[in-house]
Amino acid sequence: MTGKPARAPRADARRNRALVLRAAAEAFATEGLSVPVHEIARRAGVGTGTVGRHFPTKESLFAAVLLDRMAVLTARADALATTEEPGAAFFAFFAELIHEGTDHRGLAESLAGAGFDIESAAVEAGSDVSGRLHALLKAAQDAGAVRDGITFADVKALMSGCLAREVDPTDTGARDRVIAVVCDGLRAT
Amino acid sequence: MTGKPARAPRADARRNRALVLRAAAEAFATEGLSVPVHEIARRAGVGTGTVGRHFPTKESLFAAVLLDRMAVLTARADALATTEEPGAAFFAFFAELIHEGTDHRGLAESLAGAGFDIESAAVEAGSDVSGRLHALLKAAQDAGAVRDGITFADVKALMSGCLAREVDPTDTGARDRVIAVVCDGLRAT
DNA sequence: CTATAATCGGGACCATCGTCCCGGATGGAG
DNA sequence: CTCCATCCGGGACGATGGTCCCGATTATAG
Repeated sequence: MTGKPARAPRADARRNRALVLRAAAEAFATEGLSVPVHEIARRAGVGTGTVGRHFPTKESLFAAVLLDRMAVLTARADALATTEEPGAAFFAFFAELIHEGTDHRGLAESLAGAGFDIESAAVEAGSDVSGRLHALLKAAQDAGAVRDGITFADVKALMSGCLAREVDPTDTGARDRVIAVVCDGLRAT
Repeated sequence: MTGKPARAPRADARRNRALVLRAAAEAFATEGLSVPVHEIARRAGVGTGTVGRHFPTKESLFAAVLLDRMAVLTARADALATTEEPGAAFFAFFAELIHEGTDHRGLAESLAGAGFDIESAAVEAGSDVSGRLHALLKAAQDAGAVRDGITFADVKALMSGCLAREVDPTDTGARDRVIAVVCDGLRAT
């Protein structure tokens, strides 16, 4: 009933798709979401049209870049949920998300709510990083490890603070210092 | 030696300058730094050229909008520095900056490091909000009210978290909750 | 009142960027 | 080897937005 045999793509198409994906991953990571599509095409060594054919919009390209990384993160969240105390699991996953975003400006901007909506990419991927963090937060609060009253929106805001450009990348430990402040603040009084 | 008598500006020029300044203040506050200059001109009821003549660049317009508000804030910081304990003064000024930014998206974006550099506006104004916050931080740390190791950059990052769009504006107390988390985390252990 | 210089309005101009299109090239089935 | 569906390159197009220019207007000195 699909009506589509879905013939296998040509070899050069697959190759170029991979080239674009790698170039985009690196460009989004280092330059952030504002990197022009033309620039990604240039870095990949292909034409602009090639990028647009494989990924109709810039957002779909970003979603594709995040897809595999997101799967790893949700798996990590699930592992922490079963092996750690609720509080420890939440704080560990929170810190891991920050470190992930530190190495990937595009992801950081997306987590911080600037640019694309990370939720839409998550839904496409079937793996919802935000959902896992939300669940871990709830569990940690039920266990009394995180103060009551804190909402998921509060946590996302604090996360964006930890990911802010202000945190000096040359200052080893700066990121961990900020994470420590937020986590200590989140603990129940 | 100036060679310029600097004749007083015409009445309509002064009037239009004030109109632009008021429209810009409101537009930057509600829409953020991304509001188009054309839109500010429209709201002020003047032509685009009129805006550009009084304020050659968008950034200079923003600096002018902030000028008076910044003076109020630095004065407030100086008052707190003399009437309060070092720790209390720092935390109070920190919270006031957040609340100020809550009512002014443009200021929030600027404090968060997105868009224009607030320092340049400060230098022009001769009143350095960042400098006061830095000084209060130092004093609070010397008094043992804020944990050691925290840098000014760390504080700016945490501030941007409190100002994040994620904080639900319809949730009364959400902002204060986030501020409380950060301030508790900053206190010496 | 008149002359003149300051000011006004808003459209022109330029740069940026996402998306789309089309003439040419090519992979791969037969 | 041949042929054509698929894919490629990169320029065109449209939208957005900051800055600048020029003909028309108006405040104000004398």
